[in-house]
Amino acid sequence: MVTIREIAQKTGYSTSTISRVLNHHPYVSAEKKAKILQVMADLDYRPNQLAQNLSRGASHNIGVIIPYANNPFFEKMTNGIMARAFEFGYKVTLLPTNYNKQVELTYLEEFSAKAYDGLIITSKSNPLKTILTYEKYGPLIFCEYVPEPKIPCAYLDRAAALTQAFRYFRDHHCQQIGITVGRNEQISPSTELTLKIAQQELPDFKIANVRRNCTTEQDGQQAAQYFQQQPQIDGILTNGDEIAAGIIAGYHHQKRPLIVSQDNLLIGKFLHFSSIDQHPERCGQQAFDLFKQGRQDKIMIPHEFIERG
Amino acid sequence: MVTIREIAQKTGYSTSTISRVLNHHPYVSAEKKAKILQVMADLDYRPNQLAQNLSRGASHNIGVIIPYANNPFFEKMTNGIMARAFEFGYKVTLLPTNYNKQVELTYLEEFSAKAYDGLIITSKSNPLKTILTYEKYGPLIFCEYVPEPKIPCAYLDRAAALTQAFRYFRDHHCQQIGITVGRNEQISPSTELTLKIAQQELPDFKIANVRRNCTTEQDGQQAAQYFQQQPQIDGILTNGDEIAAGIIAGYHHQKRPLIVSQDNLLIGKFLHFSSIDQHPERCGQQAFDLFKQGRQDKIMIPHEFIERG
DNA sequence: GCTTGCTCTGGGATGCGTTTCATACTTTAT
DNA sequence: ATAAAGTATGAAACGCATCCCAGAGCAAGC
Repeated sequence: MVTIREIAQKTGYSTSTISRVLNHHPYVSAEKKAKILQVMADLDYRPNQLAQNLSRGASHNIGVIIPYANNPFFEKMTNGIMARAFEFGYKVTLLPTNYNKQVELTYLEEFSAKAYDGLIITSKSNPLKTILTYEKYGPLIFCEYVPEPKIPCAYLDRAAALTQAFRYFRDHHCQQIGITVGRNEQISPSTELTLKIAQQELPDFKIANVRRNCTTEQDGQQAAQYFQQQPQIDGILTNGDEIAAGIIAGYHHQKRPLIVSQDNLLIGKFLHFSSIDQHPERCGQQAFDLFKQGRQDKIMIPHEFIERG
Repeated sequence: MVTIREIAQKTGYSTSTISRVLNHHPYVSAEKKAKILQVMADLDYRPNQLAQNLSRGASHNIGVIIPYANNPFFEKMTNGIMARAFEFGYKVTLLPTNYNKQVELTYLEEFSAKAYDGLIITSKSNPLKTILTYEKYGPLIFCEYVPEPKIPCAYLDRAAALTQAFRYFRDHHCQQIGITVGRNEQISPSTELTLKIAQQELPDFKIANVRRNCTTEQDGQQAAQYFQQQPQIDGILTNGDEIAAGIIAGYHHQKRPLIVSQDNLLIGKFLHFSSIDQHPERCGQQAFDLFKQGRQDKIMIPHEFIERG
């Protein structure tokens, strides 16, 4: 590997001067600059990024904690982050946790070891308090609302979105509403919020109408089986378009309930169900901007209700 | 930041010994090891990864060149890579090119500057020859077939898949076949192959039946408009499920042609069109394994034909 | 008793840019 | 003419962990 010292030797100048050329510092005579660039080209020199990273104490690399890599919602979110990161020359490392606390801690440890210049957390597995102990190592940005002041976050107005969904059912005179939610283990903040709003908005909310642990189309089909046992269910809020599709498949040719989903993928258009688009890609973009600009704001991303069917 | 030197100072041992503990080298007395670990814990020490990277000359980070981040095919592929990378403690950096040669060169330059321990190229923008000049800087692994010996690649048997698709049309007595393909600018190897196989397999292949530059559902709809002007077209091969969906939407309530698509997403199941699943996620996994094991093999991933409708 | 071979430890070089500080030469301002 | 400000350059320290090499202590083998 050609090093800066070799360039110094061949040109007869010091490493400082070479470094100055490399970093476009002023105060290098045009003549020397030209010669140095020439020698660099001749020797096919490229600065070792690992050395630069150490020297600068930064790597231009940000980590993005996500639960699953193959989930449309988080894919959209990471696409938003990546689009912005690309513009500013940052590298993005995706860090999937599968909602495993230990795995998430590993990533946080890497962060504290300077592996990432910043960490965007799209969905957390450990308690907020635990995660915030890592704030001293660098900027943490959340993609969900965190009450702590001074902690930047770009968040979806889930409460408003859910409220609108439930009112939509009410306005369409639905009797009872089935609800599917994701991971079961520890009740997630997202699930918690869903149930809270449901209780507020639905006159006779029944916990029995909540189907947990739904993440795939299969789960949706099974949920449909379950919901069909209670024929008074004529409205279903799902936690994703794939689940919604599964439900429709599960209802087969029965008259199916009114469905509101939450991803707004293409399939919703074809299967004619309504969907809440929370614009996760915008959320990701904003999160990156918060990082880049070092702001500590809290930014709300408005949702969009796509009515269909 | 606590450094290894501080630990050395506090414990009274040398940095060598601290480093040995850090790296689980043998030949450290149990007593010293215990004390060192104790002091490390007390001072909340964590080894600086940037320093480790420089020192080791590697970063446990691999780059993955993809054309688009938001494309189901490449998302599956990167998911395969990430799944394996995760197992082995590698970080994955996604490098989207949008098929921009210059952007791809930037990534290759970063690679030559040691930013990545290896580079997986899922789809290339520059000529193979250009890319291979970077092979001297570290392992390059391709996710498409490259004829060069000693260059590892995990590739999809696209020729076989396409052949099967065209024979499927023939077996169903299709008169004429419409074809949609992706990027137009430079004819891509993928498009080239599609046309080549079409010529081989279709008795009266017409170049006019090829619709270029299709990447979105919208494009599919427009393609449908176009194909409808030639009513003898009763079979369509699309380059993705979203395009297939668009075509179905575009044909509206007309009797639609037989459709074979190439992603096997959920939507194909609901819109009842056939799809070739090329298992890009397996391809990604294999590509990572090739990198990890330093093998130079060429691995073919068999496709699967999902017949529907 | 002496060689051979482990086990254990530290000094110091190494990886490779970046940056501070000191120095010296020019200009410009007064 | 002289202080002040700007331009140009190099020596050397710095960032932080890794690792080669030398050397010491100690046990087994002949």
